Amino acid sequence: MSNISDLTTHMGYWLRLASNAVSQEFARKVTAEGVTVAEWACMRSMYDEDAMSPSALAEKMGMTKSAISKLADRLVEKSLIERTSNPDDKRGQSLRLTKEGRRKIPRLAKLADQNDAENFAVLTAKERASLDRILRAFAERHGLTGTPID
Amino acid sequence: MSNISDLTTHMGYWLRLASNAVSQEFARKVTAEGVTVAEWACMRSMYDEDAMSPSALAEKMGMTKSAISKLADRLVEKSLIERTSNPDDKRGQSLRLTKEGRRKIPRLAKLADQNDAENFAVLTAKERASLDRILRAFAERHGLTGTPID
DNA sequence: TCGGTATAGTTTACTAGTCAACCAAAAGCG
DNA sequence: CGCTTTTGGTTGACTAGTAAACTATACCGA
Repeated sequence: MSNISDLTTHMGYWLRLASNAVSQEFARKVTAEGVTVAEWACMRSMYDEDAMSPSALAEKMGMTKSAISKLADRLVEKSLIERTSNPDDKRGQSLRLTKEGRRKIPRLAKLADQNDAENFAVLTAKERASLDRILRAFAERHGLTGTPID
Repeated sequence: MSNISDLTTHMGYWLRLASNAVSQEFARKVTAEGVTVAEWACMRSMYDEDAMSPSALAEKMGMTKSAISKLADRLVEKSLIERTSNPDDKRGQSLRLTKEGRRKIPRLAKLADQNDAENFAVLTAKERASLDRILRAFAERHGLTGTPID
């Protein structure tokens, strides 16, 4: 036995392994609906608002404004959101879901629900409750926020 | 309140949030030592072997051989591993850590240990034990394997 | 009111992976 | 033996993010 600890002795390893499995499966599901995970997260972030500025979105999603700029391009290209320039501040712009984008959301949300349910079905109800509690505590005590994409 | 569930109601969300926090912090640490997380994982995977073929490595790390090809390029460039072509099968090659690569490992392993300890210090011993148990159960019941990088 | 600073968003260069097409060598087989 | 298939690895096109440089507009203070 070497004095160098194995990768698998780290909790971070198992956390990442599980997280990747869930995310990859979700990516597969939404791909079938023609959007990426980041695109879904973006759409979902906008759902409760009428319109949002790119920078507000960047803040909310924990991405750089550069990433949002490109993400918005793709969503506009797919006619899921629209970009309008702000009349009273010519620098700014407003992003809002199109009718089609808004229409797509319930279906995607259902996939998200399904994905969670399916993936965590291997755990007992007790384990799930415990995991949920611990992960939330972890996030809270670390002051974590934002939407994790990558 | 909308009928569309919030992202944060999903366990997958919290899992990803936590996983990203741990990984990003680790990335920061190893960057200071001049390697990326993938490079570290690769080196660690080779540590217990004398030599490995790229395809064996790809299998072990759960990456495509294309990715390994490029990853190996970078590590050779940094003189952390060396590539030798196999005399009895001219297609194959052997990858092995260089002396320098091998020398670097204990330091990186210490960073990995530290990172885990630091990040999960916000949890109580009981919570940590519970989390560990649940995550391992999750992985096992899903038949997960490989080294998660991204 | 003009000049510097701050803010909003885009662009460019780079990173690091995938997938698919490819090339070379080895193995299997009629 | 020689032809087809399989295997090992590389390459090229693409994806999706970051960081830093840049552009344009707005704001603020002497």
